[in-house]
Amino acid sequence: MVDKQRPDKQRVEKTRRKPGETRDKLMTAALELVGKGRHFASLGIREVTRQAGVVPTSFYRHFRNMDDLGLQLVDELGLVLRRMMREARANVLQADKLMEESVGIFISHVQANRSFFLFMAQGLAGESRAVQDGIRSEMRFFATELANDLRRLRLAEHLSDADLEMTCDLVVRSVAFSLTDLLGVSPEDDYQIDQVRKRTTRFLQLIFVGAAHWKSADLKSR
Amino acid sequence: MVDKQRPDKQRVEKTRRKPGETRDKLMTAALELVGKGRHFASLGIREVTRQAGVVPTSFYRHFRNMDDLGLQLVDELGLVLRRMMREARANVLQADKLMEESVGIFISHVQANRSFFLFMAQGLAGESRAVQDGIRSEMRFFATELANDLRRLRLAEHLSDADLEMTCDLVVRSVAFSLTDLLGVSPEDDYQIDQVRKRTTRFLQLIFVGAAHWKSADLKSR
DNA sequence: AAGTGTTGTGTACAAGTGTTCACTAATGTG
DNA sequence: CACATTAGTGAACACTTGTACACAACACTT
Repeated sequence: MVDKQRPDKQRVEKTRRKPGETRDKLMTAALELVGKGRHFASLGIREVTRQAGVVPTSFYRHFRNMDDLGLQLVDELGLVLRRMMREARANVLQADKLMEESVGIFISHVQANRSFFLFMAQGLAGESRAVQDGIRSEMRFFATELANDLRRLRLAEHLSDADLEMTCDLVVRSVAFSLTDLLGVSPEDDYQIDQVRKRTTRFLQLIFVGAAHWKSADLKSR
Repeated sequence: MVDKQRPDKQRVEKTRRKPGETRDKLMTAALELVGKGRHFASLGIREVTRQAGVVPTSFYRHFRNMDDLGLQLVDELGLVLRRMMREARANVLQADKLMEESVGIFISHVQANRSFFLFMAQGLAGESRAVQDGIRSEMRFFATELANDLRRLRLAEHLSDADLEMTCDLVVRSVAFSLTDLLGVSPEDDYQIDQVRKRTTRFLQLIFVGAAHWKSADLKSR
């Protein structure tokens, strides 16, 4: 039971020495387990180290506990989101297809980093408070960046800063919720995925129609 | 489930015999733990029975495993939601205050059933697939009921059924997301709670402004 | 070349885990 | 009333869990 896995040849030499090797292995292992349907909150140290092919004690060389590992995962999640944003900025050319293309990019990134987004969706509610706040702050950052882009593209000239920020906040939330739809269907179910894509796009369109008529329409109700 | 625990006198006699006594105690115990910050996915049978003041074996008299308990909690959650809907229907009189009042009712119900909604927010992403689907279907039901109400109140006459349904779906999602905001702040922090209330209300207003101008504005982009 | 900190390993242990089993008391049905 | 059913109990099982400790191999500086 101890060395169930060790099909290697010369791994038998006790220790290996790549820089953050084991650390990455542990984080990846946690993500793998999440990807397999486990909930992050239910993962244990031993379980993760087992999945990573590492002895339990090694865990403590890199993390204090599972929450700590979760926090570091949030940081990496931030990188993934920034990559996504960069790609969106580079690829969305005409304004009229802005939403379709953005949603498309989002969906393909989710597919490419399924476990990561699974972890994000899980962390949003529950889990350690720190992880929760981390994810929330990533979303805020995303929303303000989106607002900046819309300003830059002159697509929201009639909105006050506060109203624009609110709109973007709502956009990000809607997309984040679609995330849970997307993660609920199998990655091969192209039909369902397309349904999510269409629905999300229409949500965004509805929101922007609302934004376009915002000031003019409702001002009375505070 | 109603009266959480029973500081009774003559409990010392071995066994008691109320109908679903222990079953309710177990469900309540799970909710209590969730309310204390634990994540449902990380709860164990022994932990729950301990909190309920019951011997571990009793658990199996009522549930096959924790997922089963979760499923039954979803059912009760449905009742809570329906109560909320009924109250909203009874109390929302004038259409112009519709959103403020609805959001208010929502928030007060969340405060009154904090653990329940905590469980719901957690179950939305992650957890057993069955629980996830259950919650999702509760939300769908909620959305269609909302659509019916809006039809009945003649507040959405210019929208097609499909568009109305989409709008209500978006509304429910936005409110559900606000749920996680609300659960993130302490129940005594009235200022923050009011912030959430205002933000959520404005989200809904924005959505309905969009819905009001929907057909006319965007039809081309299918 | 020697020393120093870092990372990984093996062993160990006390607690906690899910589940089974045989038991007992209360309840509802005949 | 008798009796089958149900809902509770305690002891026992085979594991798994988090964490501690002492040690070994490597990567750095000196």
